[in-house]
Amino acid sequence: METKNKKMKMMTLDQLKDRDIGEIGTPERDKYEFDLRMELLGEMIKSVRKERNLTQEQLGELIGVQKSQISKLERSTKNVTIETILKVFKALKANVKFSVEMNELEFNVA
Amino acid sequence: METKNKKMKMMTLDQLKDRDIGEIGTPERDKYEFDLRMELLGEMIKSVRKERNLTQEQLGELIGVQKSQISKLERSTKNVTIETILKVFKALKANVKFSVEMNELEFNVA
DNA sequence: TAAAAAGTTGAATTATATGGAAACATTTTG
DNA sequence: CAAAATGTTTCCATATAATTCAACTTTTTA
Repeated sequence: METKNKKMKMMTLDQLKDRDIGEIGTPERDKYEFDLRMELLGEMIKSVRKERNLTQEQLGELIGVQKSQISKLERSTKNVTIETILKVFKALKANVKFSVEMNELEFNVA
Repeated sequence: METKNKKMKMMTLDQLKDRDIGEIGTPERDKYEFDLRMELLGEMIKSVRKERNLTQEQLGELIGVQKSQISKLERSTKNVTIETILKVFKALKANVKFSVEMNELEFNVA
């Protein structure tokens, strides 16, 4: 598990994508693009939570929600609100960065 | 307007934050952290849309929503869903990157 | 291997994001 | 300045994200 985690951390998202849903350009890839993001977001939360040595219940307490909610955030393929993401990572003392890239320009929204 | 846009693009978010809501550590800053993010997200959308020379109505057509919806996304202080963000920037042919940073480690969710 | 701890799931509820329509306001342009 | 274009706001409906509770499953540990 530890090994698996470490490996994941070292993989770029593109590598994950290639592994999990096929090369760029295939219809499958486009279709699951968003689900993948959500999946990864869940994985991220779980990863960081583990890193902090917290149980879902403890993380829940930090935020003020039940453990079941954390579980859902970690494994759901559903859509999520920015507010929720920020709330969770703030509790985990992790920084969320957000950037929009267009051509050569890149604006960062941290 | 052109000048204003260019200037904004050149500013980092931290600069924007400092200018708009005060230095790090002040309660005001923490309090408006999320609102600010949303505000900036709106500004991003507007910026990129302008860059593409689209009206709100045109962008709306690309996505399949009314111009009023675009207006709301651009100027709302409200919360937004990941799906919505992706949808908008995809229409704008811009790339959204998402990353979570914790200590020295950084995982990218692109 | 049994008990405890941690995580998952489903059903139900509440809160709120998405969205349309239309009236209004602001900006642009001829 | 008047008309046209663009953007904003409000009211409203609908969809769905956030959340709880409790039962259930899986994992850990003594």
